[in-house]
Amino acid sequence: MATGRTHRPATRSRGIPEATVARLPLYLRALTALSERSVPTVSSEELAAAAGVNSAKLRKDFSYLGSYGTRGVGYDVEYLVYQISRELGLTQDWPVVIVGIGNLGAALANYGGFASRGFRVAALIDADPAMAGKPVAGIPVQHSDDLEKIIQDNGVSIGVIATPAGAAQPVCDRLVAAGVTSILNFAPTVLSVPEGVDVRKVDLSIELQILAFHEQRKAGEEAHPDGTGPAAVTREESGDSAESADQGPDGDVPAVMPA
Amino acid sequence: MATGRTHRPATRSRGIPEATVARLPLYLRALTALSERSVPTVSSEELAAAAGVNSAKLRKDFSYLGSYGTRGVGYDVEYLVYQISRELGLTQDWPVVIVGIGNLGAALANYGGFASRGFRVAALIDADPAMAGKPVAGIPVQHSDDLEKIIQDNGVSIGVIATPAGAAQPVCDRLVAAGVTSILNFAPTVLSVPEGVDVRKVDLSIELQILAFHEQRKAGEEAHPDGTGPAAVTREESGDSAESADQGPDGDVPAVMPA
DNA sequence: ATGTCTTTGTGAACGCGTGCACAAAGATGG
DNA sequence: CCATCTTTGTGCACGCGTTCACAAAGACAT
Repeated sequence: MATGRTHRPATRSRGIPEATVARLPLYLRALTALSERSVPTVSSEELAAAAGVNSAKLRKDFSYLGSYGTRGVGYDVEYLVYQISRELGLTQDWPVVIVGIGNLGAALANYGGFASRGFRVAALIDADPAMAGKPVAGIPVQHSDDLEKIIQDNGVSIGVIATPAGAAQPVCDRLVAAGVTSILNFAPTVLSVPEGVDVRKVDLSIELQILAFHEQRKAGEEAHPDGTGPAAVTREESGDSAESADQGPDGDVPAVMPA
Repeated sequence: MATGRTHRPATRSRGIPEATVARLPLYLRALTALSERSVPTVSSEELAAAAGVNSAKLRKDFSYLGSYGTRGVGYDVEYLVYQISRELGLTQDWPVVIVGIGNLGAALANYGGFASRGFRVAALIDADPAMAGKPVAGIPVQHSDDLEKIIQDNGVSIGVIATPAGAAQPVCDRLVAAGVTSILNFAPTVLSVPEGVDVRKVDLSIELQILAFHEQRKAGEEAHPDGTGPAAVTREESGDSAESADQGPDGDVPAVMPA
């Protein structure tokens, strides 16, 4: 091992900043909408408004891709759609597997946004033998015993994990061992993966908690400047009917609170 | 990354950086797990590892909340769970409505991570009359005609939008008009909201596209746009050293095995 | 009580992302 | 062909977030 030389979280690729990459899909969606309306060109100002960003930021983002605009006119919509699609790798077909066909997995399988963007659900995988063969979104669920074979037969490099938290890491390990190098994780767990494997996390609960923070702030400052906040009590569980063996991808239970 | 989030220059934030707020739920989850194992105290190093972050970052994050640690020992798990919960506003009950009970909406309704974090699904709302009354996750779906009444009767301030893209903005407008001030948007649309309303966006397709970008990089970027598929790797990363001043000095590509 | 050892809390440096402001580039009209 | 007008592309400055590195604080052993 060298010193700290090449110790990089594999986040930056070539010269395109990660923040820019994260916005490219946003631009692409806005451009696609324009394309469908047969709009030939668009200015950075208009496109930025459609994408919900600053126009200067948009121009700078595009400058990382190259100079695809015409000064005095704007950007050619079709050309830009193509360039961004190519940059994002959407001009090729990406077979994807979804592991864990619970409520969320089924929702993902049915999600139309995948197919329309170059992603193809190659297989649905679940550990429950009762699910095997049952069609979800028109695709028969396969048992996780065949995970490795499915990955290899289909040349899958992107995997989606929608399992309960406890199963996520083992599934992840098997996916990686089978050749998957990009993982979209919906399970509320920190996955550890070897170098070179990308993991993106989507956590519904976390998003809500962030909203709650801001919400509390808003409520607190207009109502009670008093430090305690608005009625900091009542944490009733009411989990009466929710006794279900809900394999909502969450392994946690309510926090215990002292005082 | 909220979309419509106005970047108001601090003032209200009580000093807690947004990036820190976004990590608090992560810490909370790790701490909850420790709490369940009856671990009394934890060091910043251990907790950081469990949460998947840097220990210095974690300590700095906690420093914004106050000095809850003991030097030489670490942090009291229970106490920290309580402090973070309180800071995030999870010590109170947050009624939430989910609008759009399709596959995704149903998945969200069944998601266990909500109830365990102080969130309570107060109502499920759908525009389809055929859905009305039908129970999802034990909760009867209500028609969107009653949206305003539902919001007001339940004192809902957080709404989740899981509708098709076309319906998102109208639904958003109605939610906001009825008093909702925080929105979690799953529809692939840029929502425009008035000042003071927080919007967070979760877009499954965008996440996959970002993964595809990195995946393409890993696989060898010069692939022809005609979609020859991710065949064998063609290493073309050659001219990417620290030559050009404009491009990032990052020329290293993790030695990834091509499957 | 005193010294040692562990771990926190934070000052400071650094790098990334953002937004301003403007010059360059090209279209458009006379 | 020249003047003017529009819009891009970008140099620069600023602020936020991350990380390092270390002094301060407290526990613990003797």
